[in-house]
Amino acid sequence: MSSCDLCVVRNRAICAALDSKELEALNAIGRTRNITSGESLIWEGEDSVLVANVIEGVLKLSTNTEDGREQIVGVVYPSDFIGRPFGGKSGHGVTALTDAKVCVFSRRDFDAFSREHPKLEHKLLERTLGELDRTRRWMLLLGRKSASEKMASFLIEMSERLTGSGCKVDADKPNQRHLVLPFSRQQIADVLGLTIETVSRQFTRLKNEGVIDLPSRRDVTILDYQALVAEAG
Amino acid sequence: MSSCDLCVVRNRAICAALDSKELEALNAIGRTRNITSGESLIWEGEDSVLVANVIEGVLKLSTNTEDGREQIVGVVYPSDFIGRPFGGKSGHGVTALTDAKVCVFSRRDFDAFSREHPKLEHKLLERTLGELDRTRRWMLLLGRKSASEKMASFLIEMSERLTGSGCKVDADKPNQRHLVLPFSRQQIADVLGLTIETVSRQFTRLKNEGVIDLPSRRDVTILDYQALVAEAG
DNA sequence: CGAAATGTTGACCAAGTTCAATAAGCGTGG
DNA sequence: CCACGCTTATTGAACTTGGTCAACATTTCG
Repeated sequence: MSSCDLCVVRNRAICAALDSKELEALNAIGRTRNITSGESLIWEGEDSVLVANVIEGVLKLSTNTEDGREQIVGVVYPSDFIGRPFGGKSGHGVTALTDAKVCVFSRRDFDAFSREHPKLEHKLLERTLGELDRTRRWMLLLGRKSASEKMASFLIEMSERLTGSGCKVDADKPNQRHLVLPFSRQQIADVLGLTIETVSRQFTRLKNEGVIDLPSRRDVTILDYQALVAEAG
Repeated sequence: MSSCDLCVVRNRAICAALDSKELEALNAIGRTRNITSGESLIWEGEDSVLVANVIEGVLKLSTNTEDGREQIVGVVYPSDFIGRPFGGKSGHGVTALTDAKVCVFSRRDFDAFSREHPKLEHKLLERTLGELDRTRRWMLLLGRKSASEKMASFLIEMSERLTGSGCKVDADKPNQRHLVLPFSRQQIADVLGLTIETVSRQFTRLKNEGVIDLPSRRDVTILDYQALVAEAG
């Protein structure tokens, strides 16, 4: 029995395409690794040397301009795939936003394995197509939305993606939900293409308007989900 | 002999993964279609009913906010793949920017075919991964770059992507090149997340600074490529 | 040739950034 | 446990970039 059988993302990650024998072979070339919050797994511009599956935690994908401005270009959650298979350089760094656990593979090993397992490649293709869709949707936000629309869209996206891990919905109050953000204010700004000050001002505005509550820095209670949807543009 | 043997993108599109027998089978489920400039092939939000390869021409992928703001989220050139295989809705419209020729497949037929041809799926995966990289790089531009940086980045990207079709480099003058844009000013604005006026002002500024020349609306002569690189951020 | 579409330019305005001061959390060590 | 210092977040005021609105120019096409 391979350790994959115990893996919590076994049925959601791309590994779900494999039977237990194949999984054992995959297990042989991978290993789990713990990453502490703030630690990087991959650096922007380096040759793609490893790929991984996220088992636990949240990580950001980010690029920087030469003069240090940052843009977060993706956020990955448990069962998501990380890295750039099939050559090339990594276009973005990968850094843990929370303590995380990942299942890493050398890129060369993974490439070889996946070429021999079309079902795995198929899963990876579906995942990549989905990620491309999501990324393109985010471009509309970056290119065309105002700060308030960005903020509302962000909170909606968070409440959707964190369902299960960082987001609770109370059955009595369907228009209300609570989330624990894996982001600092600066990181939210880097996701939305804004400054930290603008993010802060938007938070206080939404709070004053009674749309959200802010019990602590990382906690957001959405009091009026519909209002956010209306504001997201 | 299938008509694919005569196809100009035969060796660059995902079809390059197939031998002539397989190609014949693919040919049997596809057909070529001409599209005139401005015509749409796919609409945002519709169920994904067809996929295609671009044979000739340039097409845009775009999304809109409810109130009509547009963001171009991708631009495709000959040999590029269009559409969303494996279910789901199309997240963006696909519209020809020039007269174009594409090789279209019903999405269902294509899905079935590609599942039986891992080499094709592999090519599609490589292409999708590349497109995701490119898209993420564009997010840095949308989220963090100034109008002048966006404009310089745009001209550089165009001169790279149009090499062969719309861009000529004179061997004597390596710092200079000429391009024929497939975009109107409005479309450039929609790519860069700017207004048409800002794009226009940036063009005249670059012209006044002697970095480019503008022989006509659609023609740009880059006089100082290095200056653009320096300005792109 | 004239009308319609596309692009340019200018004056003004506003959203969001910048800079600076203040406040609130957070962790470490006494 | 609390005090101190450091980091992170909030708030305010001035400023800047790019957007808006409007007039005008140019190109395109019937």
